[in-house]
Amino acid sequence: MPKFERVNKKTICEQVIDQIKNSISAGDLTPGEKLPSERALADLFSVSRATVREALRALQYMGILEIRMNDGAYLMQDINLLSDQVKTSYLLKQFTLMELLEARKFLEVAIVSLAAERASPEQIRYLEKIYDEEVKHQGDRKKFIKADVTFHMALAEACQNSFFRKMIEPVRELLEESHEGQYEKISQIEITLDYHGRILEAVRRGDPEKASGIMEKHLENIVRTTSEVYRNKIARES
Amino acid sequence: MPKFERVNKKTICEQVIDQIKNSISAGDLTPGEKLPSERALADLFSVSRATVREALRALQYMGILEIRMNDGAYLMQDINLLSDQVKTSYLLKQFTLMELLEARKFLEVAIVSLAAERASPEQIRYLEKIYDEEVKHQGDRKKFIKADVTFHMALAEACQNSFFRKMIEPVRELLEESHEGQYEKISQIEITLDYHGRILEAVRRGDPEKASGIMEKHLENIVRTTSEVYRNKIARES
DNA sequence: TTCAGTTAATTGGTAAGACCAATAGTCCAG
DNA sequence: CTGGACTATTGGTCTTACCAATTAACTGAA
Repeated sequence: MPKFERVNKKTICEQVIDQIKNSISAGDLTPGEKLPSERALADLFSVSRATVREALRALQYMGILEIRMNDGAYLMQDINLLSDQVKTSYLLKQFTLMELLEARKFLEVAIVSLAAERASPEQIRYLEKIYDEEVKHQGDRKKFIKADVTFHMALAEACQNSFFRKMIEPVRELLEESHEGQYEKISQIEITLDYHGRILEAVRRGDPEKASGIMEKHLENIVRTTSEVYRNKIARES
Repeated sequence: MPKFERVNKKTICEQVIDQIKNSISAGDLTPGEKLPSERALADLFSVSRATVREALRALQYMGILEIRMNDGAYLMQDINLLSDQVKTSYLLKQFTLMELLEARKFLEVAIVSLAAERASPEQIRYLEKIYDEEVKHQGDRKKFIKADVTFHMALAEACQNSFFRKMIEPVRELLEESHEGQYEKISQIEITLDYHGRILEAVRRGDPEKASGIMEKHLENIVRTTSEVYRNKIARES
């Protein structure tokens, strides 16, 4: 009995997509590079322009290409396929805000734990620099929030795990708006500053348990104040 | 000075995509439902078929639609936008196998911790059932592996956090092939069985710390044996 | 020479029409 | 009741055409 395989039913469009993807992972296409025009690609692949367009459109919505009108298609500089999809998932109500908050807690705890283990001296210096900026801007809510975000991002960088780095990004962005009122009270800034200082210290000493313990409390504090702000807002409005 | 807004530069195709997405999150389209044909949609939206096709193609590659040739477009039953993108990310070398292994460890630990806190009696009964199957099939490697996967999936279900549930799925699938030789030695099955038994016990008792501690050791054991198998395979081949 | 204004070429976005291949359903002959 | 032929429908693909925006080249006046 000969072994038959399921015949290859790949559409032309899919084959084009695969070829482009392969070019990327093979490094033939470098980030930021401009692809040939649709008409040129159609010639190269010997397919119609419509087919090329479908492939490009697909890659665009996967977050791999950026297509600029009347210009051309560019390979994304920083591909984060996860980011858009997490956001779309949220919009499609695939998970709730509470679940996202919970996920953020675990992710950040994991990240800081790894960061404490393996942050490079350079990365620690960077964290210190961000922390100094937070201190400097504690009077300016807007600037402080920006530094706050940067601090957490720097930790994600320092954990040296791309998966976590790419995962936390959309989670944070989705939660950002719900954290809007977080620093309504100026005292909350001081509290955050205190947490960040202790986290930095634990990372500097290379103490994962300590770092993750503080981070956990930090995030629980955020959840608490955020929900308080919400309750107050609702109370005011009613 | 009148307040002017940035003009809407959305392409027609994007507007079509948005409308379909909104229909989904509004619940007008239910999972598994069949969409009108491309030609019908083109009429409904008053756009060309090419435009509709691009929109559908985009939604397909986002994992929202399943398009069956010569049949129609169906709304995905179980939308896991993350799954495909995580896999594509891996193919594009966005992160390494080691990073994935690490991510899996943290995810599974988080999951089991939550599961221990909040698994319903029904979910615990299901876990027990799976565990029994594992015991029953410990002589049959293939069946055991299947039950093994099911056990971890059941834990993800029991943690009652959709984000984690959707996140762990592609990670596990990507790692599956690298775990292929994991149960080469039959003794490894017994070890896994022991871990699972203790995890189940901790979950049943509602002890998150205990459960996550055992899970951590379990996964470290997996990493160790998997890499041993790899070393042996390489040694044999050379 | 310099620079504003015009022109032509190129690019992505859209439309319309056509044909193919696969599928599902219908209907008829056996 | 079965098997095959016929037909309508669907997605997949191609071709041609035009639009709008952008860019680069060109042109003519100061």
